[in-house]
Amino acid sequence: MLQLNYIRENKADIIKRLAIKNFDAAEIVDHVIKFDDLRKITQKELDDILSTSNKLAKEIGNLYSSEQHEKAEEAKEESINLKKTAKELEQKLNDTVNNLNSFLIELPNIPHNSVPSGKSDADNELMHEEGVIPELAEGSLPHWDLASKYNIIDFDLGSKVTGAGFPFYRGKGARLQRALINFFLDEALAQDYIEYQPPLLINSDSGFGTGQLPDKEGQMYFISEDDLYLIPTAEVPITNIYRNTILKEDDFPIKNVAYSSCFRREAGSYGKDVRGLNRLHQFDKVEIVQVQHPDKSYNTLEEMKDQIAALLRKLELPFRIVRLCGGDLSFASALTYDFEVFSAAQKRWLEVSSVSNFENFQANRMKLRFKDENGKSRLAHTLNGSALALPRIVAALLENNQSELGIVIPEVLRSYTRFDIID
RNA sequence: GGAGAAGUGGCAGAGUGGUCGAACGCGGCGGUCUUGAAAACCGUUGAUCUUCACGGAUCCGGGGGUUCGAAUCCCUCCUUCUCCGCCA
Repeated sequence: MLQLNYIRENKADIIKRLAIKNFDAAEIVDHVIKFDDLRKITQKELDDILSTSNKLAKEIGNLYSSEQHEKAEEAKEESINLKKTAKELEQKLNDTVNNLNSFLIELPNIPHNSVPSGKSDADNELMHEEGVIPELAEGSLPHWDLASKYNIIDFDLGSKVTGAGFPFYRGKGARLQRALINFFLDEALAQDYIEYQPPLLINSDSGFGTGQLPDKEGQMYFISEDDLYLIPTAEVPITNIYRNTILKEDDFPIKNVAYSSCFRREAGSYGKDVRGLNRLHQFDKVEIVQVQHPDKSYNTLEEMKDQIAALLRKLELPFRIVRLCGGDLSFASALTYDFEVFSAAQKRWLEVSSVSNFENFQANRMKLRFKDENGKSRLAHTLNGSALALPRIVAALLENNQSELGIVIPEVLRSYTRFDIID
C-alpha cells in the first residue's frame, strides 16, 4: 500500500511510473485524493463536535456536584443533540475511509527506476548467465521419467491419495529433498540468518499484511471452518512477525530464514508447464526474509541476490538472473530478480527463486515501523527471496546429472545425502 | 471439548462511572554532582489522525452497546492462565 502523503505529493510521478507496470493509475489516484480530502474535512467536523461534547460532559459533572440540577438537565439536552450529529458524521467518516481504502489498496507498488517496461516475461532483462549447459546423451529423459525409472518420486500415488500436484517423494528422492533443505538452511545460517519454523496456516490479517489478500485470495487454500489460509510461502508468516511493531534502528538488519511447505491452488494452470515437478500444489522451500532500513534495502537486495547465486554455483547448476519487467513484476514488488536454472532434458529455464524489495509497501500495510535517529516513526523496508524452492532444483539436478550409471549427486550435497548416486 | 480467572504504557502494576492518556516503581533519555564511573538528586519519557502553529480528536486485547460522561457497566469475539477430559 502506498503512503497517502506520498501519493498527494507525487501524483504525476506515480502515474508515470505505474505505467511501467502497465497500470493506469490516474483515475484511482484522483479518487484517493478526493476521498482523503473529504476524510480530512469530515474528521475535523467530527472532532469539533466531540470537543464541545467533551467539554459539555465535564460541565454536567460539575453542575451535578454543585447541585445545579436544572442547568444540568438543560446541558444534557444539548449534549444529546450533539451526539446525534456526531453519529451521523461518524457514519460519513466511516464510509469515506472505506471508500478511500478500497481505492488505495488497488494501487500496486511503484517499480524501481531500473525496472524495464514490458508486457510479459519475454520482456524481462537478462542480467547474468553462468555455468555450462550440459550436453545430454541420446535417450536422456525428462525428470518425470527419471523419477519413475529410479522410483524416487511418485506422482500417481499422490493423485490417488490427494490429487494432482501432490507427489510422494520416496527413498533417495525423499532423502535428496531433506538434504537440500538442510544444505540451504545451513548456508543461510552461515550468513547470520535466524532460523524459524513458522505456522503453515495464517489468518486474514497476515494475508493482507504481505499483500496476498485481497489480491490473490483464490490462489490460497482456505479453511473456512476456522477462517485460516494455508501459506503460499513462508514469507507470509515470517514477515508478519513484525506486523504492528515499532523497531529500533539498531535492530536492522533483521535476517530470518525458514523452511516450510508451501501450498498453492494454481487455479488456471495447465499444460506442459505444469508437468512433473514444474508446478505443484504443495512444495518445499527455504525462504529468506529481511527487514531493513530504507537507506540500505537496495544494498541488501544485491547481497541476497549474490547469496542465492552462490547456492546455485555450489550446486553446479547453470543459471541466469533476470530483472523482471514492469508487466511481470508482482503487485507488491518494487524490484524483483528471478533466478532460473537450465533443465537440460526439458531444454528450458525454470524459475527457482525470486528475490524482491518491497520497499515500504508491505510495511505500510502491516504498520511495520522503526524509530529513526530523530525519534520519528518511519516505515521499514521488507525484502524476501527463495533460497531456494526445491522441486525445480530437483528437476534440474535429475535431468542435468543423469548418466548411464545413474544420477550423480553434486559434491556439496554428499555430506547431506550420504550417497553419491541415485541408481 | 467442559468449568473458572484474567487481559491497562518498554517491563511491573494501581485504578470499578466524571478533573484518567492513565498513580507508584523499574527501565530509557537529558541534566546536576564527579578526574571518570556508580550512587544520589532534578527533569523527561506511548501511538495515530489533524493543524504553519496554538490546539483538537482517537486509542487501557478486538468489535459493538448503555450513559450527558466508560479503562471502569453490558454483549460478542480473540488471547493467556488454572482445573477436568482427550491426545502426538
